[in-house]
Amino acid sequence: MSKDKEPVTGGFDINLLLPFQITQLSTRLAAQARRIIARHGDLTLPQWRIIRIVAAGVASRSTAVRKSSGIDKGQFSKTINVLVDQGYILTRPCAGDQRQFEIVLTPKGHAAHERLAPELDARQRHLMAALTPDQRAVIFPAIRALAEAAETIDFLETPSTED
Amino acid sequence: MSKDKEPVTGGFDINLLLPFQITQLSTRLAAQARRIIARHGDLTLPQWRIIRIVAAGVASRSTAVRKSSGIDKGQFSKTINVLVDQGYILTRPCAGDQRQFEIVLTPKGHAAHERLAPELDARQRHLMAALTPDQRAVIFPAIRALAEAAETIDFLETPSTED
DNA sequence: CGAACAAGGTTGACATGTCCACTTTAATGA
DNA sequence: TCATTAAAGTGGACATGTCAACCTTGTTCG
Repeated sequence: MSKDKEPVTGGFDINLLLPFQITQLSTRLAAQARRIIARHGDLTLPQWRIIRIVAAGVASRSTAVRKSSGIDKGQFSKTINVLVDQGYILTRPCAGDQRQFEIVLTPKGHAAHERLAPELDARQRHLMAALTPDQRAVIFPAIRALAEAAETIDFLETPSTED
Repeated sequence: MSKDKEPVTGGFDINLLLPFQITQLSTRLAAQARRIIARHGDLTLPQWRIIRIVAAGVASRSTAVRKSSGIDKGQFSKTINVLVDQGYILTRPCAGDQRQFEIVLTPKGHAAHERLAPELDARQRHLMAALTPDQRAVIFPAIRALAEAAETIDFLETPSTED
């Protein structure tokens, strides 16, 4: 390369690296959510996601809740056990499929949801309000398109010689 | 709202939850990057980020590299030690500030960068190509706006009674 | 029916990320 | 100059995420 290095970025602009920006944003959003949740109790972020899904009626069977939450199988199993131990949820056999189980909120679980849901909803509105109408219009399709593009590495040649 | 709940989502649509979508996308992008990096060696994702920043000339002083990488202070320290042990980088005293150090790539570090940079660049183009021109035009400002909105929770009332 | 396969959950090992206390060095100010 | 504060790096404790092996239950098909 015969080009002198740029003053700040030196050849490439890290601000234009999409995956890096997404990761940074994700980290900040998680930190913000943790701050809000921590004000009202001792729930962790994955715990809250599970409670929210069940409380909102999105799902109650274990597999459906797990897939909605986007949590790893193993991690999900461990998180459920903690939630049961702490008295936020109950599990009971699932009618029609003995491999799964049903998840039910205890009064403590419902109370946590009642406290937190309004604040997290307000936060969602706060975030959406930070976007311009143009940005709001395209952000979700853009995320979906990127998620699909992230599923494959077929755009690369096969490594060195094919093995 | 007097509207009945929707059939599938039961009151809210998890697909409209921005932080959740961002987190999922971030996870998928990281997995894609790991797959690419794993084809060419044993570098981890944070290790690669550091090498890329130094190789591109974005920064070489420890604090500048750390902040560019967005990695936690403690994590950064440990990752640097591993990179030194594995022979990818060298550290030397930093002229003018004895608290910091300079980071220099070894030949092994340069070689890793030469191998991986083209593939990661191709991946970046692949991702950008998945977006429509409209989406490309607003994605970065949107990310910036959300990152700023994620920095504060001032939009919430003070919790219960002020403590 | 029964064997083979798929789906779901559990567990453990390990990697990564977060948080905090601590030490050293630099910068500030009386 | 000397005390105080801020900035930087280190290391430990802990939470979270990733991956793979394993067992149980359901499903498919000969």
